[in-house]
Amino acid sequence: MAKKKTKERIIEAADDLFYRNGFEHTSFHDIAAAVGLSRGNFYYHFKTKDDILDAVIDLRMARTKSLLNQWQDEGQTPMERIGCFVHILIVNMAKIKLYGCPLGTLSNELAKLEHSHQSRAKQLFILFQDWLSQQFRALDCGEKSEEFALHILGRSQGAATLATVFQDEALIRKEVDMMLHWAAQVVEKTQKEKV
Amino acid sequence: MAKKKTKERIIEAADDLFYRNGFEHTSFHDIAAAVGLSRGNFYYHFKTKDDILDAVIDLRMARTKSLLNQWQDEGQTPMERIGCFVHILIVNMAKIKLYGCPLGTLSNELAKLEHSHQSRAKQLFILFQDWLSQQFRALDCGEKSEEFALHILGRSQGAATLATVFQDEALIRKEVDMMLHWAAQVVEKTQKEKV
DNA sequence: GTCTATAAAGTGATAGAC
DNA sequence: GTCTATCACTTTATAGAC
Repeated sequence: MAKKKTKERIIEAADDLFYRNGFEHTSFHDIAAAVGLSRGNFYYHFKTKDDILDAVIDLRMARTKSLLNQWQDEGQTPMERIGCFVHILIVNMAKIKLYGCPLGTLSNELAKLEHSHQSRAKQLFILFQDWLSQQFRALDCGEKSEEFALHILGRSQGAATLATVFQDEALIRKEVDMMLHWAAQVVEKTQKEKV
Repeated sequence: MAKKKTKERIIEAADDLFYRNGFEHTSFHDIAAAVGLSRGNFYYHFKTKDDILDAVIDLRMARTKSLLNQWQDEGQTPMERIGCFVHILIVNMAKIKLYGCPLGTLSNELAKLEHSHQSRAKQLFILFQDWLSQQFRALDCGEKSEEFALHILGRSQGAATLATVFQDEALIRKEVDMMLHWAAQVVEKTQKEKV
């Protein structure tokens, strides 16, 4: 594998710092220090802080797409794939307890800053929503698939906030179970109504 | 009514700005300008930014307690009172779409700042949790009351984040209906099990 | 209680040497 | 591509006059 380009290393460091410390709280100095660069050199790669945010969102979009493709192969059934999504709460529990959901906390921060990139952050949500819709559609949920997908997204966001506030792993596991139970129940009910 | 003290006006302005623009993004200058004071005078009332945050959380605690007492009188039955809580999503919809939930977004921001006041922000959640627990307990939910309360809290947080990201009022109304439906269902089920 | 002035540090951003 | 030096600005915070 070739050595990683400086630009790539900057983006990955910024992604990590934006998540852990927040976008505004992260300074050029912080990112430069994390990569081991001077601030001056930094400006060779990115002209403004918003440019870095742009690149970080691009990175997150690409990683999300790759993750969704992975789940698409991993899960044998659509319901198992929905399970893959819900289980990120458990897989990433340690980080979520400390820093919340990367999508939700970024969107909330950008909203308060009235930042122009809010719509780009929303696109990350839509990637998940479309993929979840696709799973529900495969389970014969038809036109209700989109709203089911949004509901699961919302429940995950709520569980992530609870995790950060209450630091209670058992609570999150319970929320995960309830989400999966809800999905199974609602799919079954929708399928019955069709017959 | 007596003229409001300067200190009180500062706290209320800070509360509003912390909510709308975030804690870190709000400077002493912003608060001073909102109240119509000089920055110098500001330091007569508060020595550090954390002192202001402390006072703002005190204010939110007091306002929350007063709101819960109001709901306690307003709702005829415990289930109606739970309805009062869930309906803040609709009552405060316009603000939530722009700035999210005041509790959740503050907790998420303080987490990323590794701020010492995280535990104080959690206390705000616990006020709601205890009050909701009390309602479920009055509905004979016994030892399950606490987890029911936490679940409703989590769902509200998730719905608030969805509101900010998707700006879709119909979606939030649907989430509110689903929450109330869930509460009614779970209370009925718990009561049946008792018999 | 309120103000101005100012310190001390940090911010995003630029220019230019190597 | 990487560096140092520097600019203009903002931040929290203090001192002292009125």
